[in-house]
Amino acid sequence: MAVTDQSLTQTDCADCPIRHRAVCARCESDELSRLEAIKYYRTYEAGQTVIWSGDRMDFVASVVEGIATLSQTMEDGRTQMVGLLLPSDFVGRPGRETAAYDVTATTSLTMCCFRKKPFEEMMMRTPHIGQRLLEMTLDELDAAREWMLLLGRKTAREKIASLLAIIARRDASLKFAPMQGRIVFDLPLTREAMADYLGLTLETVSRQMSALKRDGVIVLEGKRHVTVPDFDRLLSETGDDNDGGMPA
Amino acid sequence: MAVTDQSLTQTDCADCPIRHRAVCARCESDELSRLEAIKYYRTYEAGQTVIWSGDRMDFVASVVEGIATLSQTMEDGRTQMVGLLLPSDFVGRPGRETAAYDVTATTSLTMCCFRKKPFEEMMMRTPHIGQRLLEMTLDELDAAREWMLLLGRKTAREKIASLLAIIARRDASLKFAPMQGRIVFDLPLTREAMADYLGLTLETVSRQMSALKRDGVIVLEGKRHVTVPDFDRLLSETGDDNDGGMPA
DNA sequence: CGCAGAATTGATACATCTCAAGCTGGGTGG
DNA sequence: CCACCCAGCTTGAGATGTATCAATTCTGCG
Repeated sequence: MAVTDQSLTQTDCADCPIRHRAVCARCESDELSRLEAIKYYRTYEAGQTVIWSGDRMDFVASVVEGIATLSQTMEDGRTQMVGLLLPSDFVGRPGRETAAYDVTATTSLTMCCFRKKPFEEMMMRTPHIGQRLLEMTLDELDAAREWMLLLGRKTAREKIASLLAIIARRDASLKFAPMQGRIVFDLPLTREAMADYLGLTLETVSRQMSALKRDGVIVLEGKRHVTVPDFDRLLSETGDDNDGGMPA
Repeated sequence: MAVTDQSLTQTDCADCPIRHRAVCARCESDELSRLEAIKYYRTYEAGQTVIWSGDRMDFVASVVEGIATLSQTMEDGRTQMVGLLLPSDFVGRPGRETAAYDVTATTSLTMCCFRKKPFEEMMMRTPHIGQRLLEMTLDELDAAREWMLLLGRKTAREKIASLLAIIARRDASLKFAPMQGRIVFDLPLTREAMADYLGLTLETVSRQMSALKRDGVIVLEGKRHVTVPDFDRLLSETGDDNDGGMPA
């Protein structure tokens, strides 16, 4: 919760918490030091807008700490989240002048930024960066397609269960906790942000959270602290294949 | 309509219709000839399944001619299309063993295939391929995010109008026709495929097509041949920003 | 304490789904 | 050459899930 001074100032890449997962993951130490020379940190408070869609964007960045969202808004105000950015995720597109989406910090946020020009030049000379970026982009594309199934075909209850499962998984992977039985985590999103993620209204999100609580699938303490007594039970509510076992 | 012998047999890369847009777009002639050595063509009939999700996939490929779809199916049969593959689009993921989605030919289809192993080896030695693949993947990710807005927030009528606009644009770009005024094209998708694309039922697709027809936004001859008398009118039905003009 | 933002809950409206019946056009076999 | 058939499509009537509008109720915080 507390933002340390560390996270507000330049950190040595060697000590970076996302060193092995971010766009720089495959860099050798000499490549890393060249990156180190052009990087700078920026921080944002919860709720702050990092950039508006259509604005000129002269940097790209990695999320170091905190959570941000990508979203699109229609003229009449309908908005759809199209990306959830967690530590190590990459923001911005090399070769693009303006932001294609609104980027918003949902928690306090630290990003490791590179001005676009120098970064693009480094990409040309450092295949490791482009390779890693390709890998990350393919992963994001897979996630986007999973998300499309959710948006197009799942019921409200399945959508909520799926989102909780996604967050639980991510949280467990940070804590190296096993993904079964009892799981405990904090929701990093407001009901409204959940609604924008899921293509629902905030009222429907609230109702379905209450329903899952009533049915014992989850236990809530306060609005944000979630306990999942039985993760498999939660999975069975997502509508996804959850037997997984039995190879043919 | 008629599939020529040409398209069923090996074609010289220099004569390839997707030469300048596919994953090989940036290759120099020596790189191209190495690709040429490992490529082979495969063709499928309309309706045929190219590969099932979960099946072993030992090749990657470019669509040369025709249209294919990527889709996901839930246990109970609900299906969502997650990709529409047009000529020059790339299928498969380097480094992945099994297919993540069902791939289906919706028209007769010709693909230019590479066995995965040799292709991956070439990617290591040929930065141009990885660079182009990154670019294409980023484009697909943008398209997926546009699609997410459609799935999550648009009405049935807006969804249909958006799909028609997408197909009209693609068609016009192939014919170098201007994107305004009267547009004519053929729908390459059945009502059911449209429904799977849009996260609707086929009945709703049919009703909204009828409504757009009744309102004069489109004219139908038969079920597949579409005339759009006024493209701007169609755009205004998509819910997207359509003034576009006025830079601030 | 009391306010403001966040969340819950209720009543009702409405868009889309579901189930069901019929239509259409092109191919086929008698 | 006609009758039939079938997949693809349209249309209708009613059910249902989610949105909308409107009160409350929480919760953290100045």
